[in-house]
Parts: sequence; structure tokens; C-alpha cells
Amino acid sequence: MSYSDRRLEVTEAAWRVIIREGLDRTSMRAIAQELGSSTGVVTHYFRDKDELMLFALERVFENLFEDMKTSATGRHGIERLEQMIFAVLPLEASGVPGWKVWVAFLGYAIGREKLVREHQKRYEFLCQIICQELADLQAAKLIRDDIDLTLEANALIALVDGIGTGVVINPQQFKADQQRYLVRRHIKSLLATSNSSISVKR
Amino acid sequence: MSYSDRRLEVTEAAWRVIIREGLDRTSMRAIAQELGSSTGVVTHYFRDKDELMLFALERVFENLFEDMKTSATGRHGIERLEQMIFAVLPLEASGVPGWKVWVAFLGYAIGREKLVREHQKRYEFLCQIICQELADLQAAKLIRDDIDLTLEANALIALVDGIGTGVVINPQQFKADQQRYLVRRHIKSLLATSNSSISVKR
DNA sequence: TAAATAACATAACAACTGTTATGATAAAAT
DNA sequence: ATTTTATCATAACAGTTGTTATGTTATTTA
Repeated sequence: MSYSDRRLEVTEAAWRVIIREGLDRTSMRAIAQELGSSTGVVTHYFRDKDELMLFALERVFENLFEDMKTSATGRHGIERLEQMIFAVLPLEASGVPGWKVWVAFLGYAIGREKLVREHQKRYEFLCQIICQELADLQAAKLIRDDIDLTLEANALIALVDGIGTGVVINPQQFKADQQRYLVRRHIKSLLATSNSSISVKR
Repeated sequence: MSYSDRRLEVTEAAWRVIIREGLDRTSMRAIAQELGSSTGVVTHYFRDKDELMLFALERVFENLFEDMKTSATGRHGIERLEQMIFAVLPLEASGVPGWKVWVAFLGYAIGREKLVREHQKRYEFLCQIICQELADLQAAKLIRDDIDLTLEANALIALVDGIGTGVVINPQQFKADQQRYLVRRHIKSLLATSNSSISVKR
């Protein structure tokens, strides 16, 4: 209860420091200062820095995943998949901080095999989620039946990842409707050929 | 000559440490040790660590860009654009190290506005290159004339970035022919309607 | 040949790092 | 009411960091 809450407060303080100072400059002392307390709090709720970092990464991912689930409920068909993807895109400025932490952790994983495996687990998990959605669409004959589900799920994730990275580096690179347009077009390229059409906005 | 060569040797040693130990653990001493010499060499060829890191990032980008230019020469039309993109993809294992350093620097930029601006410059430069290629294709009526060139260039870069990141995290995620297939399909979605396998509503 | 500079090595510097131990205080449990 | 536990503060630890100064030795240059 109160225990878990405090753990989350520490984690959120860590996020803020990561975004403001950089992941490698996010020291125990910096987190404690951001939290307005001493390092005793940090060391009390986390065995060591590794555990804190792993938990922080875990929370970022779960926040994104929760948003995906929420956007999926009650929807069906192509729109369901679309909304699930839209949920993780940095459509508004409020989505950028999460992406910043995500990109920071991706770079931080280079040279840290343990963290790479953590990322692998999460990408694999995401892939399975999208894969299942694609399989449902395939069963409903809404998308072509000759496509490689795993490949297409990974491709969709790659596009989202690229857009997220682009926005992190340059917030004005992709406007919200441009992000949606690109994802929609990508998904439409999977549609059954009879229905295949791309409406071009001008 | 010999001056510049030595600078590059230091930079390459830095790359190896970055890939093996992580960017934040790439200290002056670690680079010197990787080079088989003392820190005196490193401090002699670089004013400070910032200059070294900036130069290392610069070199990674220029290596990728050189490969792009090489793959473009002598080619024309859609194939030219395709080959330019293929050149920067991690199609073989030999392309992965460069991408690892790239991803490491992307994450390293979070919380470092100066580095973010460096990345912006490079993404903008890449965008202009692709933009020019798309404009040429448009002038030759090989792709539709109603597409937003900047958006499509950024989208192509985002896809490549996503694939590169995916391969860095999981080398088996995208096989070479899958990478090529995804890029080819993305480019085909820009083709003029008469040649396109996808019908376009206007 | 003499002087100047480039190319390194070594060492010391203060600042910062994660970790750990020790206390203090408040809440909970007995 | 007493003991235990949770919560936090403080401080010291050994190790690492970038930077800088001071050497030493080649290589150019004049």
C-alpha cells in the first residue's frame, strides 16, 4: 500500500532526473534530492541501483501497456488495432516524457547484456500482443491470409519505435495526424486486396 | 595525416569500449587501455571528453552516410532509393556495431540538449537527402505527385531507425530479406497509381 | 647541430559514485 | 506498555571519474 506508493514516488523522481540530467547522471543522491529527501529513502526501498533501474524500466513499459489495453477495450476490427497503436504513440506532448525514458534505457542497454535481455523480453511480449490482434483480424478475413504475422507485428513495432525516437529527438518532426496517417497507411497495406485502398488526404 | 589517423584510432577504440561496456562506462582510461596506451594519448588528441564523444558520433554518422553515397552512385529511379536505404540497414552482422553505437548515443542524448541538437542536425540532413531523392522520383513521375515529401522522408527514416533498433536489441528479429521486403513495400506505397499494386482513392 | 614541437607516460587533484553501517524517530504489533 | 519494525537521515568507505600539470622521448624544423 503505502510501501508500494513510496516505491513509485522514488521511481517517478528517477524518471524526472533521467529526463532532465540523463540516465548515466541519475545518481542515488540526485534521485533523493529530486524527491526532497535523503538517500536513505532510496536505499530503503531498493536493494541497489540495478533494482531501481530495472523497476523504473518496468514501470515505463507497463504504463504504455496499460494505455494500450485501455484503448483496446470495447473496440473491434481494424479500428481496435489502430487505437492500440495510437495509444503508445507520442501524439501529445504528454506522451513524450515516457518515450524519452524509453529511448534513454535503449541506449543504456548497449554494453549491458542483462538490460538487453530485458528489452528483448518486452519487445517479444509486445510482438505477441500485436500478433494476436493480427491473427484475429486474419480469422475475420479483414487482412490478407498470406502475411507473416510475426514479421508484420515487428514491422509495426519498428515503425512506432522509429516515430517515437523521431519525436524525442525533434518534437515537431511528426504531428499527431501525421503519426496516425502513417500508422493507418501501414495497416492498410495489410488489408485484404479486395478492400485495399488508400484514401489520400490533401 | 598521421595526426588524423591517430585521432581515428582513438575514436575506434572508443567505439569498441562503447559496444562492450556501455557509453556511460566509456572512460578516458578505458579508451586508453583499449588502445594499448595511456590516457596521455587521448588527452593529446582531444581537448576534453565532450569533444571526443562528439567526434565519435560524427564518425558513426559519416560512415553510414558514406555507405549511402556509395550505394547510390550509378543507380537511378526507385532502385537508387532502395539501395540507399539498404546501405544503412543492418542487413549483415557487420552493420550491427555501428547501429549499437548509434542507439547508445541516442539514449545518451536524453538530458543533454547539446547532443539532442546534434542528432537533430543529422536527422534533418538525412531528411534532406531522402527528400531530394523523392523529389527526383516525383519529377520523373515514378511516385505520386501528391505526397508530402518531408513527411515521407521522415517516415522512411523512422522505419529504418525502428528496424535498426530492433536488430540491436534482438539480432534475429529481422532477417536481411525481411528488412528489404519491408522497405520495398513501404516505398511501393509511394508509387504512381498506374504502377502500384495498391489502388489509391483520390 | 640546436631548438622547437609533437607524441606520449605518469601522477596527482578534487569531485563524484554506489554501497554500507549506524542512529534516530515514529508507527505497529504484541 | 513494551518490543519490534518501518521509515528516514547522516556519514564514512573505497573506487572511479575528467582534468591538469609535469615529465620524457621522438620527430621536425630552422
